Amino acid sequence: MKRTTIKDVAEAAGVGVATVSRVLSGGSASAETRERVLAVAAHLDYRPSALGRNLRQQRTGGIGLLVPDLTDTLYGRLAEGVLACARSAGEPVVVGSTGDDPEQEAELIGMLLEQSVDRVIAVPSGDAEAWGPAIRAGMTVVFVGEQPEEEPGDDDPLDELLLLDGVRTPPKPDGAIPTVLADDRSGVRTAVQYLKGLGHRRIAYLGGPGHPRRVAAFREALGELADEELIVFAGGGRDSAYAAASGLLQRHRDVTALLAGGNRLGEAAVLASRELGLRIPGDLSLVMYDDVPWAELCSPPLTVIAQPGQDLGYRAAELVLRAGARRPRGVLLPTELIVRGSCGPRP
Amino acid sequence: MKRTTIKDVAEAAGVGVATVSRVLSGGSASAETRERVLAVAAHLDYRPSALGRNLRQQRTGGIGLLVPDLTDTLYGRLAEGVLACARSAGEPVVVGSTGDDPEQEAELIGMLLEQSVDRVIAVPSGDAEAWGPAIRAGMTVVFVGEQPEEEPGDDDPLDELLLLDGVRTPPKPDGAIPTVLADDRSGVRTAVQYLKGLGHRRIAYLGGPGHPRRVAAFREALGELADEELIVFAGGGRDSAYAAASGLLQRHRDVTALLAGGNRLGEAAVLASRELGLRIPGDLSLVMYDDVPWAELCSPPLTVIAQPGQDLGYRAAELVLRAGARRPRGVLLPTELIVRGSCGPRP
DNA sequence: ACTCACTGTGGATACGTTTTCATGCATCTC
DNA sequence: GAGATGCATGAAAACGTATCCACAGTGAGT
Repeated sequence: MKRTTIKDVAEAAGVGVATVSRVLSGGSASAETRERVLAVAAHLDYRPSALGRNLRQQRTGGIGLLVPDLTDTLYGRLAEGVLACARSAGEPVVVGSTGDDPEQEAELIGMLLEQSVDRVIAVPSGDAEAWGPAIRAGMTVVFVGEQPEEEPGDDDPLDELLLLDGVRTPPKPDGAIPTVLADDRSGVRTAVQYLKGLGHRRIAYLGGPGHPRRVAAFREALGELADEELIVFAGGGRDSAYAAASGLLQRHRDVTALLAGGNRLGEAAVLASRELGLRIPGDLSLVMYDDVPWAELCSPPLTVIAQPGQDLGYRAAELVLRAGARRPRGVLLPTELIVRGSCGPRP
Repeated sequence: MKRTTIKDVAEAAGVGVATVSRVLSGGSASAETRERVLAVAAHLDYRPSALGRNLRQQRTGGIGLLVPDLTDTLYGRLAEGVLACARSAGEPVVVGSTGDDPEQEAELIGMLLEQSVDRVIAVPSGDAEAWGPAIRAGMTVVFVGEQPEEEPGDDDPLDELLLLDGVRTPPKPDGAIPTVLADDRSGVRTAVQYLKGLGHRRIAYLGGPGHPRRVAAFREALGELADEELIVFAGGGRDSAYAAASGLLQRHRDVTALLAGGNRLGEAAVLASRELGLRIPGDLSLVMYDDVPWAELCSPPLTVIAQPGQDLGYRAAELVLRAGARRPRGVLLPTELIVRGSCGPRP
């Protein structure tokens, strides 16, 4: 089963291969030749081999996508966004799931490198160092939803981001990787203020791996009400999340409101509070990060901080596809507090 | 930024390129040469270019994955399964989202063809005909979770599937495409019998696009209780599902039990019944296809038919990677009825 | 000692494409 | 009419790899 090559088309059309290539790539050719070549190509059902082309032009053209876990609705949405943009550009997308494990992430980066995939969108799991090989190899990298940990001492890079209204920051310094983020700071602040307004004073934060910006925003928004004891972190797994939630609620019975920094954490919080006999929102007010479909089905329906998952992916894809051009250092997308029924006044 | 090629390694090691290729591909070479070549390769941080290799061997090696929608938890799990298996085989995975649209599916198939991706796992959306070009081009295709519609008159292909216990079916006829399925028939039958046992007589089915086997099983399991009026279908969208659910429940107030053939449909059913003031399970018993995380968080927790999403993907990947070998015509994975709180006795 | 088999090795080739370069032909300009 | 200009075209090179084939060297068997 030999595939039809450009040579076959050239032969059948009685022209040289160069002409065929030109016709198909939109180069110049006489109307007559163009027509004949196209007809023959269609008749032979010819498809140019991406392999040959890529080898010739030294780039795969595809784009790589690395997310922690496709099972998570947020990353599913993000992936859909990337795929949508990639499809409109006709680019294939190679997807890898890192499981939030820096080691797997590094392995996948190596795989993409090997495939000569030169454009990558990633929700980074490891530290910035892991991406050294990638950028050194000339990859165009865009981070989304998360930033790799840097050495401390950096000022908050958020301040320099391109805001939605299109304000351009100064040309990005060498090595800075464009990042598409949801406006965590604003989201968390809004939620915390909402809870404060309901009279809550003992507000806890339940976080997972990553998302340092959410935690920072939480501390900041809480101000003097902040209590490090009420900020706990779980690992990546579902069990770990449940254990953390349950432990937190048992240790600190005076907690009247909880902000869950992810839908996995929110799920754990709901289960744990049920298990402990805490009524939502009677005994405990709950705000969850990520507006997942079940938030509305939950009982009571959950008040959430929604991030535009699909947009995050789409914008990241746009960014990574705008290869040579001067690209903004980042994009910040708005979050939204969607009030449902999981928060009430302080009991 | 030139990448280091096999030629560089050969030069630096003082050997021919052929030798380097052999060493790296596990061919024969003297211990001394092998060691030197490996050392040099490591020192130069050499990575063989997949482009060159693929072009040479006329295959990309990667595997393609086509699902209707990554946002759906089931397909997210399925994708994770595929990725897990692919990673252990060191194969990249190109993912496409068809949106349940045969046209997009065909387009994506074309893209994979162009990329010389010669192994594809797909949840088919269109009819079998759409896959003609793919198999004609020599692609190894495995379907998962769904079968493309065939001309009527075929007997149920399920009967010939390889069951979990390893019974091998007769060698597959030419053109038959291996398929990995969840045992819908058994799942639906169990659920229907469970509902019957609770006294329900007017049992409705709410389906989406595809999954004809579930519907058939539903009719079969219901026997003389079956009523075509109570079998309704929605389109792919969320709105369509809600409209179908709401319409069904309004038109037929005597329905006391509902089987939702997918988690999107289940979601719609919950919302619609709430809207109509129907209490679950007081007025309406609900069984939903797919055990999604929120099924347990719903109020009441939903009784579901669970399919092993991740396994489906993993098995499909195994199948598609076992290229040359004689492959079974299909794999059937068990489903499980998980009883929670959304079903009660007939009111 | 001669052949034979075998092993390690490197040169050359092919994979399918894009792109550069040179060639031929027609048209335009002075 | 001669030179210049432009355009369509095809031959050939290059991308990085795997593999075929030939060649040299070695050891064993006769």
